[in-house]
Amino acid sequence: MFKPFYITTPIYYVNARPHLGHAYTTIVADVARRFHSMRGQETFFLTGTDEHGDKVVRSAKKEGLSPRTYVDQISGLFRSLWPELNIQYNYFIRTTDVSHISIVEEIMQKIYDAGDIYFSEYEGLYCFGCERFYTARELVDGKCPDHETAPEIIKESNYFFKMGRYQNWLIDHIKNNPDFITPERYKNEVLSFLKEPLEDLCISRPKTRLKWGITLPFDENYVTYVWFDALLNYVSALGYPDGDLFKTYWPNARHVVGKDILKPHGIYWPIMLKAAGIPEYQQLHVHGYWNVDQSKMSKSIGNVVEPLQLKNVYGLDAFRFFLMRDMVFGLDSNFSEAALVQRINSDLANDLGNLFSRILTMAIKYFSGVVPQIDAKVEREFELGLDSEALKAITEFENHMETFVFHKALMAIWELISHMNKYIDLTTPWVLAKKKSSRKQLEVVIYNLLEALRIISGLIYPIMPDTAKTMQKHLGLDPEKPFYHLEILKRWKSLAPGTKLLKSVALFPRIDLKEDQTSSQTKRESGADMPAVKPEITLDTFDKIDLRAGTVIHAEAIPRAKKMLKLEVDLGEKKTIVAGISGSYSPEELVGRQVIVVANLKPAKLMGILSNGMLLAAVEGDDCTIATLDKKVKSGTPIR
RNA sequence: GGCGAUGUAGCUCAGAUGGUCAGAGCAUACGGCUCAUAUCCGUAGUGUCCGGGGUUCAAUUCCCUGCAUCGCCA
Repeated sequence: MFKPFYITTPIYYVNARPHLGHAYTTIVADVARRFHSMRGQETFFLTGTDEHGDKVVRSAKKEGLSPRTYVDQISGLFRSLWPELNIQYNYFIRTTDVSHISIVEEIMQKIYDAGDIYFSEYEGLYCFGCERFYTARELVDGKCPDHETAPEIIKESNYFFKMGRYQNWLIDHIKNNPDFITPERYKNEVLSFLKEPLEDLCISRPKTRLKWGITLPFDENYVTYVWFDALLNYVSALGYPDGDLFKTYWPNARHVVGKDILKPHGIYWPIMLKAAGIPEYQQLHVHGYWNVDQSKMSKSIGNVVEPLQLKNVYGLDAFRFFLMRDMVFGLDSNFSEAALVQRINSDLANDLGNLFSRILTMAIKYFSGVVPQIDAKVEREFELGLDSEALKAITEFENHMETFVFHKALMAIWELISHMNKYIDLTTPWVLAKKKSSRKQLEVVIYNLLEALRIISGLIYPIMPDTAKTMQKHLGLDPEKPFYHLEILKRWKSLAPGTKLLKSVALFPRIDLKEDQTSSQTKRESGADMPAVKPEITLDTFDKIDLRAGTVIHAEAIPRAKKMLKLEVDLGEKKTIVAGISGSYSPEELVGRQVIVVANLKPAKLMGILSNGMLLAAVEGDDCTIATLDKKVKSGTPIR
């Protein structure tokens, strides 16, 4: 029996919207959680948002909102994203939760009473964007390297946490528990950092400078510094110290984090736990970055792949599969649409999808869609080791999933898929089907293949839960049952003869790129984000387009149309134009503005309204910016 | 500036205490099958294993050095 399993993501800082990096971390946690439920383990999955600090106050102010309203909004974005990615968390914590705050106070008081927190004066160069002090040498031209603004000199008294006291203890702990921080490269990184003496950690901010935080229990003039408040979420969410959840799950706690927050999780957090007299977490799993178009994914760089967008285009399960299959956990990876499409076509459509389809079709054709009964003697002759291949795949899968080596876990499944394709080739069921005398052999072959499909559907469950269920359904099984339990998967010949199968479906349609492919190819080669320039045209061709200056005289949203606005535009004569820009503009802000209109575009009915033209706009993904004129001209003026 | 990692087929990456260690997947070419989502199976390649120097009977693998990329620290 395995212990109950507790997995966490970091609580995400709410000064930015969710991006691919957040999605990856959270999907990893979801996959791990689902894997452990395959072993019949009880699981608890925690995620949430980190909502205090200066940056939040600033972001809120920029949007003209109170911090409270602002954090509610962004936190809501995260919370509503996860179900869309089929992520099943048990609890969503917010550092502004009352229950969290009271536990932070309790633990801080405990550490303070133990004498590990002291009061001291500090002067330094402070960057408000980074919420941290800088040493003079760290600055570039006297400016913060991230924000390119000059830091301010701030002198203040603060509370400090004596980390150095626990340094040697931590080194020993890491050495005695080789799996405490994985993969190994990150353990080494932490150890090498610990070779230098640890500085004490500043854990407070005076309220004169920052009010948006948790008040220190031992000094009401101060609030906690972001990390101290944030890290404690992992125990406060379980109802430390007496909650049943805490007792059940904390002994097997695993944290998933990106390498950017290795230090807080690999150093501050274990020391905080030690100082508070709380047992250590079990394991820290550190992953790398997804690089998108060469530059990194980052909260502050704004170069962000909308995870939602790609999962909508190519399907959620394919998206989850790609993230888990293409990244070696711990290392950086490159994210590109072309790589995603290649994975989908070769691994999902050609291998898995096609295999599923060919087996089901044969079963339906040869056995009227009923799982055949098999003859034991013929079975031995025609099994060809498929059962042991399946068992091998399960074993390897289990080992790799346990250690977060997801890409190898998936490779083990795909090796079985490849064996099944070879098995079909060797046994040639379509030949067996032609003769009555080989009926028994055919039964064995098809039965074995269906059985192997059952196993595959269970193994892909943590990564592609929806596809797993679809496969179960078509195999005549109940997708709501825990079909993915490893114990059931290991039981070869579980599929009962007589089970009614469903007609096959294309699990993953092939994606044909054609011209699209070339444009995205050029995109990558030129290094820029832009689509390739279209083929050359002559001036004559251009002259056929009648562009006019127009003035928007009325604008309204179209009910039930997500992006569409209905505009009345004055082009000398009044025209109705439907434009897909409501994601970027409200109707009110458009009225009175001058726009550039394609005046001779063939009218088209959009959302039931006849549109007599098109606005010019720069389009960046979902966002667009309308083209306007430098100064006001008469409505209807031609443009060339 | 210090420490560390990485540099292997067109692409993404495996690899060995120095001697079948030059590999896999994808992409490419050719052959086969027809149950299948033009899918599957088989065959075939190409590589100064980043450059230079050294140790050795033998180095892609060890040492030194240079270059490039990346990370951590100051």
